[in-house]
Amino acid sequence: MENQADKSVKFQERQQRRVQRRKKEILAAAARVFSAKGYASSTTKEIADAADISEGTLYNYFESKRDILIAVADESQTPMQVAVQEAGQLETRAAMIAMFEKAFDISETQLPFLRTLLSEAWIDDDILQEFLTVQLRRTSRPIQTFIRERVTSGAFRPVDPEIGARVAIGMFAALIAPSLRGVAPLPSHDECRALATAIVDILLDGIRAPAA
Amino acid sequence: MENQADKSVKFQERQQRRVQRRKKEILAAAARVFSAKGYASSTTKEIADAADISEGTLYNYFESKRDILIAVADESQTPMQVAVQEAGQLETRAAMIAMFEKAFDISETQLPFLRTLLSEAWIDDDILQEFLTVQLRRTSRPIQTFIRERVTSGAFRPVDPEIGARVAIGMFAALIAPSLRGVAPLPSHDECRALATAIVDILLDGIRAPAA
Amino acid sequence: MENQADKSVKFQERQQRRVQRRKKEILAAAARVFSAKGYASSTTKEIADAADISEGTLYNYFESKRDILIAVADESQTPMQVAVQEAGQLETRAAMIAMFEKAFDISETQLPFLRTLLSEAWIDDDILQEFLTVQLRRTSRPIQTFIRERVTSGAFRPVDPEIGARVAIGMFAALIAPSLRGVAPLPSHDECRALATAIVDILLDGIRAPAA
Amino acid sequence: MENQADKSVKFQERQQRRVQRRKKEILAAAARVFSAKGYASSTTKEIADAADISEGTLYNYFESKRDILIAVADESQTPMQVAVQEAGQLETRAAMIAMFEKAFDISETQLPFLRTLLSEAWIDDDILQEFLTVQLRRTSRPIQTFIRERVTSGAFRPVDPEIGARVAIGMFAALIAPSLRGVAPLPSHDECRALATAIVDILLDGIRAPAA
DNA sequence: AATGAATGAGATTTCATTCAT
DNA sequence: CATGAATGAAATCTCATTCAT
Repeated sequence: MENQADKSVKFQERQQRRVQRRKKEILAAAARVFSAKGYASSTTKEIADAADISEGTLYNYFESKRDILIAVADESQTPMQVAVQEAGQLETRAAMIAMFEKAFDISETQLPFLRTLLSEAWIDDDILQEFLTVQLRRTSRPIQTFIRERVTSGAFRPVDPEIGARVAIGMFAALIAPSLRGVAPLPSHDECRALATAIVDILLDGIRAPAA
Repeated sequence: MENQADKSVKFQERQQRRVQRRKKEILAAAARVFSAKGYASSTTKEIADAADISEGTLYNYFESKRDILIAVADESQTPMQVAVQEAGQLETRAAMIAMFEKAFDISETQLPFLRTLLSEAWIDDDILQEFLTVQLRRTSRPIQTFIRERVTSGAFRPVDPEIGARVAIGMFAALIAPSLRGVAPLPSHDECRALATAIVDILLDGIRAPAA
Repeated sequence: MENQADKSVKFQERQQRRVQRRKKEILAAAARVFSAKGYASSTTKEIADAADISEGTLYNYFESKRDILIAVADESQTPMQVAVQEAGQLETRAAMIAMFEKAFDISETQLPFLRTLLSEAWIDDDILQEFLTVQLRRTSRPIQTFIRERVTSGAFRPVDPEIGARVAIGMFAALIAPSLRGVAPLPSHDECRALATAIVDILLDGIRAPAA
Repeated sequence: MENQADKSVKFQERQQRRVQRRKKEILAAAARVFSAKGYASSTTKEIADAADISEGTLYNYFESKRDILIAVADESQTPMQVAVQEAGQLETRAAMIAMFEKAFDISETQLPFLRTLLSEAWIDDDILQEFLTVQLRRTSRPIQTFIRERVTSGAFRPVDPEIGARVAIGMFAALIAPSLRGVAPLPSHDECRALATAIVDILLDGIRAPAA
C-alpha cells in the first residue's frame, strides 16, 4: 500500500516527464520554424503557434528566444559525425561505403534541427564555435587518422590528411546539401547507397580511367 | 562653344555616374554589415552608418532594405563560376589546376558579397532561386559537359556527370568555406596553388596508391 | 466523551488557527519582498518563494496581489503611534524621553512592514489615506493636545500646536529614517536613549546656549 | 554673406537646441507621470502620451525607461540643498529664517522631479546612492560645520553636529512633506516665512518658555 | 489545500520607412 | 539630394491570475 510520500514522488516523476516531453515538442516546433525562416526572422509567436501553445508558455520552458536556439543547436547532430563514430575501422571499401551510406540516412525529424544548426552557424559565432566546429572536429579527426595511417603504410598516396578529410566531408556535403536546404527530398535507401558508392569510388580512385 | 542643352546633358551624365558610384559604396557597406550579422539582424541604421550617410539617404538610392539585399546578391559572384567560364577547354591537368587556383583567388572586396549571398540563400527562397541556383547551374553545366565528353571518350570512368560536378564543387567549397565564413584568412597565392593541386589530384586519381 | 459535533468544532477551530498562522507567514514574507523592491516591482512568484509555498497557494489565502499589500499595510504600525498612545501624560522631561526612546525601539520583524507602508504611501493614495494618514493623525493629536495645554498654561511659548507636533515627528523621523530605509542598522538600546534625549533637549530648549 | 558651411553650422546648432528642448519636455512629462504613480507602475506609453509623442520617439532620446528615471533624478534638486549652498554664513537669526524660507520656496515645475527622486530613492539603491545621498550630504555638511563652530565658541550647547543637522533637516522635511506628497498645496509666500520662523525659533530656543 | 503549468493582456524595446526641413 | 526625428507596427518578454490535477 502506498503512502502519501510515495504518491507524491510518483506524481513528481510524472510531472517531470511531462515537462521534458513538452520541452521536446517545443524544440521540434522551433526547429521547424527556424529551419524555414532562419532564427532572426522567426518570431516567438510563430514558434508558439507551431507548438500549439501560447507565447507566455514558451517562457515557462525557456528563458529566451536565444535559449531556444541554443537548445535546438544542442539537439542537432550532423549525421556524418554519428556515422563516422559508429563506423570504427574502415578496412574495406565496403565498410567505407557503408559509413557514407549511413551518413546519408537522415531522418525527417532530424532535418529541421540540422538545417537550423547549419544556417545559424554561418552567422552566429557562438553557434559556430560551440556546436558546429565541435561536431566537425569530431568528424574530421577519425578520418584524418584513417588517412594518415594509410599514407604511412603506403596504401594511400601522400595526401595531407587534413585536406583529405575536408575534401571527403565536402564531397558528402555537396551531395546532401539540396536535401538539407529543402529543395530536394531526402535520398531513398537505394539513392543513399548509390551516392555513397560514387563518393568512395571517386575518393579512392578518382574519376580518371586507369592507364591501361 | 557649348549650348545650354549640352551642358545639361553633361551634367546629367555626371549625376548618373555620381549616383552609380554612391550606390556601389552603399552596397559595399551593406555587404559588410550583412556578412557580419546576417540580413535579418542588420539594421538600416547600421548600413547607413557603415556607408557614412544618413538613414534617409539610403532610401534615395534603394526602395527598401530588401532591395539592398537583392542588389548585394546581384553583385556577388561565386569565384568558381567566374573561373569555370573563363577556363574554356580543360585539356590538361595543368589547365584544371589553373582553373581551381583561379577559383580560390577571391578578393577581400568580394568576400562580404559572397558571404551574404551564401548566407541568405540558405534561408531565403528568392535569393536561392534567383541568384545562387543560377550561378551554381552556370558553374555545374560546363563541368558536367566536360566530364560527359571524357566518359564517352573513355578517358574517364563511367561517372554520373552531375554527381561528378557536384562532388568537384563540394571539394572546392569545403576548402574555401572557412575563409568565406570568416574564421580563416583568404589563402595566399601559394596556398591557392597547393589546394588546387590537391583537389585535381584527388579528383582525377583518388587518394589510393596505384596498384603496383 | 465527545460527540461528533464537538470534534468538528475543534477541528474547525484548529483549521482556522492554521489558516491564520499561514496568513501571517505569507504576510511576513510579502513584507520582506515589498520592502526590498517595492510593491510594483515584486512578483507573486517572489512572494510565494519567500513564503516557501507555490503561487497558486497564495490565492487560497489572498484574493490578489493588491490584497496582500493592503494586509501588509494593515499589519504595519508606526512605532511612534504606539509609543504616543502608551505614553499617557508626559509631565516630566524624563517621561518625554522615555516615550521617544520607546518609539525608536523597532523590532526587526516589524521593519519590513513599516518600510512597505512608508514606501507605498508615497505613491498609493489609498494606502496613504487608509493607513499612514490615520496613524499620523493618531500620533499627532495627543502631541498637539499636549502642546496646547502647556501653551495655555504658559509652560510653553505660543507655538502652533500642529506645527509643533509635526516638527517633533519630523525630528524623530529624520533620525530613524536611515534604519527604515535599510542603510543603517536599527539603533541599539543605548543609542535609542541617546537619540531620544537629543530630540527632547532640542525640542524643549533648542540648541542655543541660554543667555547667561 | 553666409556660405554653405555657415548655414550648415547654424542649422546643426538649431537642431541641437531643438533636441535639447525636446529632451526637457520629455523629462518634464516623465517626472509628472513618475511622481503620480511611481516609476515601476508608470508605463512608457503613459510617458509618451504625457509628452504628446509616440512611444518610439521616446527611444530616440533615451535608451531605456530606466535611463529616463536617471535623467529625472539628475534633474531634481532638493530645495534645501540649494538654499543651504546659497546661504553662506548664517550669522543672524534672520539669516537662518531667510534660508529656510528659501528652502520652502519650491516651484510647481520642480515638484514632480523632487517627488520622483524621493519616491524612488526609498526603493532603488542606485538612486539613493547616486542622487539623494549626495544631495543630503551636501545639505548636511554646511549645517554641521555651522553647528560645530558655534558649539566650540559656546554660542550653542554641546549638540552632536550630525544629529543637529539631521534634526534640522527633519523638521523642515516634516513641514514640506505634505506638499511634496501632493496632498497639500505648496505654501504661499507668507506661509513660507511663517514656517521658516517656526523652525528657527524651535531649533534655536525650543518650545519651552524660558525660566523667568 | 496545494501545486505549478497555462494563459493573455500588456510592458518595454526595436526598426523599417516616411517626411518636413 | 541629404538629413534624422517621428512614427507605429510588431517583436520579445513579464507576470497576475486561473484551473486541472
